[in-house]
Amino acid sequence: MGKQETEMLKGTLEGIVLAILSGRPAYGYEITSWLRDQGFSDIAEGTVYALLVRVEQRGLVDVEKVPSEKGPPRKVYSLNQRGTDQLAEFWSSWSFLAERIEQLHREHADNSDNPQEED
Amino acid sequence: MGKQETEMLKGTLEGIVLAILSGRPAYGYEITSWLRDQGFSDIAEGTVYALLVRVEQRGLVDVEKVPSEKGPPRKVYSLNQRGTDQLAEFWSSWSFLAERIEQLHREHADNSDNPQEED
DNA sequence: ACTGGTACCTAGTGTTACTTTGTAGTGGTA
DNA sequence: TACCACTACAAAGTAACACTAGGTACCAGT
Repeated sequence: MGKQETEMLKGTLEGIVLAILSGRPAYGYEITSWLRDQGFSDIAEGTVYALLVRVEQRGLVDVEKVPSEKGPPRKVYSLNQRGTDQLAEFWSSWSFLAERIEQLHREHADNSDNPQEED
Repeated sequence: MGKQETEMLKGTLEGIVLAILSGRPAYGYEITSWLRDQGFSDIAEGTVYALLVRVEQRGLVDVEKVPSEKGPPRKVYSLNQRGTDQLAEFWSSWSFLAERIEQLHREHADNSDNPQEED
């Protein structure tokens, strides 16, 4: 995977995971699989677990241990009120950034090898 | 500014600056001012200069010293071919990420189309 | 001479994603 | 029983990058 995507995930991956959890509770292994399914093919397992530890310590999620037939008990995470607030902040920040970047994209869509002055 | 936006800038700020330079050549102080003008009000000067050093060392920009009447000579940066290629990669990575995040945003604004998979 | 604005530079810090490795439980197979 | 594959989580160390907090240098107005 390019360094580019790696760096871009910083700050957004947490929001992505919170957004997933806002849909329904999930556990680490499941989230990793889902992300890989969605195109984040090279996401590292350790990355997701570390992130879940962070959001748990910051009190954004509630945790429940659920026994599994196929291995050790799962730690099922669900978004609580603080997590929901944090997710709202994430969307706010994201929208701000995305708007400005999309605007740049539109402005410079054509002149990548034929620079022209704009007002 | 929140930690959120700071982390979100990682990996994207470089693309933003390259996009600015694809419009026209510019120098560090000017880029900083422009960014602050565009809503990145708390962007640090040092951040921009460090970024410009990095992209220069990676050969993405050409540099020209231009005397200024009002201070030390300006280092005017312009995007070269490698920078243009890098910018194209940035847009590719950005689009990939933005699409997936926007999809998550839509799904959970709606809350009727959750990812579904159980053991 | 002093202050403020312009313009650039650098060392050190904190956060985060990645890599690697380790720990455990369950079920299947020889 | 012993071993292996898969599931599930955890921790130590690394790299990248935005930020903080300074510094240098040049000029104009007071």
